[in-house]
Amino acid sequence: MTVRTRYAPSPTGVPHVGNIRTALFSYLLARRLGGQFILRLEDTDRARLVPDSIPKISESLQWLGLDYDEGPDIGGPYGPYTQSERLDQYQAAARRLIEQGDAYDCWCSSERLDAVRAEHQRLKQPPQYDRRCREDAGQAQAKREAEAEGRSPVVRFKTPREGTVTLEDPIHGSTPFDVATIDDFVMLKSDGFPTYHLAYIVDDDAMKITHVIRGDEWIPSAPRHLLIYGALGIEPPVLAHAPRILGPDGAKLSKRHGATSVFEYRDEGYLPEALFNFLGLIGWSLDDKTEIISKAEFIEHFSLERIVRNPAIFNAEKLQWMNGVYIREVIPEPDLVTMFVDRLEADFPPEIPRPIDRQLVAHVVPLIKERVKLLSEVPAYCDFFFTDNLSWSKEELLGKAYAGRPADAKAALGAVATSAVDVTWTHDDIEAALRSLADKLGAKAGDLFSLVRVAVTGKRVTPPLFESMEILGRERCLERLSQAASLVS
RNA sequence: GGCGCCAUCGUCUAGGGGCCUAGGACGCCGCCCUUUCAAGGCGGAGAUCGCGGGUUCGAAUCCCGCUGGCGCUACCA
Repeated sequence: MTVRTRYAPSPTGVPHVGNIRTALFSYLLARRLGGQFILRLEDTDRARLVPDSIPKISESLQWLGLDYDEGPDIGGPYGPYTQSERLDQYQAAARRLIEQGDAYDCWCSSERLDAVRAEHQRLKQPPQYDRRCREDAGQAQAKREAEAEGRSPVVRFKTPREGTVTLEDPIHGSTPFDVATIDDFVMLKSDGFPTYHLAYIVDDDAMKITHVIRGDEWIPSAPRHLLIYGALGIEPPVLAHAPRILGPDGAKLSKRHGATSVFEYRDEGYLPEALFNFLGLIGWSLDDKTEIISKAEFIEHFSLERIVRNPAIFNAEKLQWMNGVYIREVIPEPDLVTMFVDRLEADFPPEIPRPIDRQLVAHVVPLIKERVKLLSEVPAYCDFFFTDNLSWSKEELLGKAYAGRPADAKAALGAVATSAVDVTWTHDDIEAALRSLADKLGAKAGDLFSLVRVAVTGKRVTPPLFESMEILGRERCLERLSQAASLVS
């Protein structure tokens, strides 16, 4: 039997990093075992539906590199892959369960349900449905009331009053549950839509899903699911409950903790490869030391059994470090050039002419790749290559070394320009020339370099000076030197 | 209230009875390198393995209890 896993989010927004990690695990498992990974939309809650989140979900998956084999947008042999288009199947399953005596119509109003729940709570009893409609008499009465008010029924599962069901989970082992603590939960809502419990089971069965990986908040619901599988005569898939990802304060990861959606990470300049690596190592590890691991290696080694049980706090600093590793060590330079070009095109102010010179970027990449951790830092690091419109201030130019000595600074700048005229324009020769010039001027090399750095780049923090000057070219450097000189006087 | 899950450095984790005076990584601190910023190299601090009982010659590892954190207890997923 071929392994099939799925990611089945409800379209309520852009996927969350915490949530999408279960997709990543599902993807890895499918690829590891040579099966299929599919996307399905669980849009059965019309109240929470956010329509434009649907393309965002597929875009998030694609961006992260979680390519799926079947899905709402690409189809597949078991479609449709959107639950709102499969209503007849859930209704048929519910009908069948009613006919079998495993479910029943419940006509109770939500007002009554609330009252029952409140009463149970007041008496410190478990807040369960009181099963009024489970009995013919109660049901008949409730039905009369409901019809008078024009209400439709829900379908509830007729949970056995006693017994045990046992969840066998590859991550958690086996957990027995006493069925008596489970109430008669709703499977089909009065609007004809199923609840999660019914819908996912019917779909997974129809779509031949073999392994379900979901958050461990589902463990308490698992016995209900086991009961439905049993009543429907379905062999349950492997149910694996992965720990969740928490914010720094131990609370569920949310907006308060900073970036949470996949798009936010993309926009801040994280690389999908790095985020993939990072997420894959939360709750799963290869061994005691592997930190940088490719998708191919993940696929080669992934297993459910090595997923840990405890929840993890999202360590944003480590992700940033890892992103830096990808930029400076993992991504091949030509690919990096493309990423930088795209970033610059998008982020540079409109004054800087487009298109961005790819050749120039290719020269710049080696200089800055080891000093940026995020793509978003790239423009500020190299804008002076792409515009001659520098905006230094006199104070910045003089810096600490030349503060109060503008005349000396001007003289130094002039001398640099003079010696630059006939030096061979390579970074080594430029450096040699400036060092001996510093000597001649009786200045500390570092002080002179700083002055030149600001004059040529407009900033105090830059890529290596001489390499930058080489790339900039003699003419542009001379021009900037003279502009700077006239500014300090 | 009921039911359940979880528990190793601040964080992510390795570990599955002796290899553990607990290893790696991020972060932090110091030194080195150095034209700024990074990167890199070296070193350091940091966990009585939540607590208490067992079992065992021996426990971070197995068992029980407790505590703590979290989750579920919806016509949400």
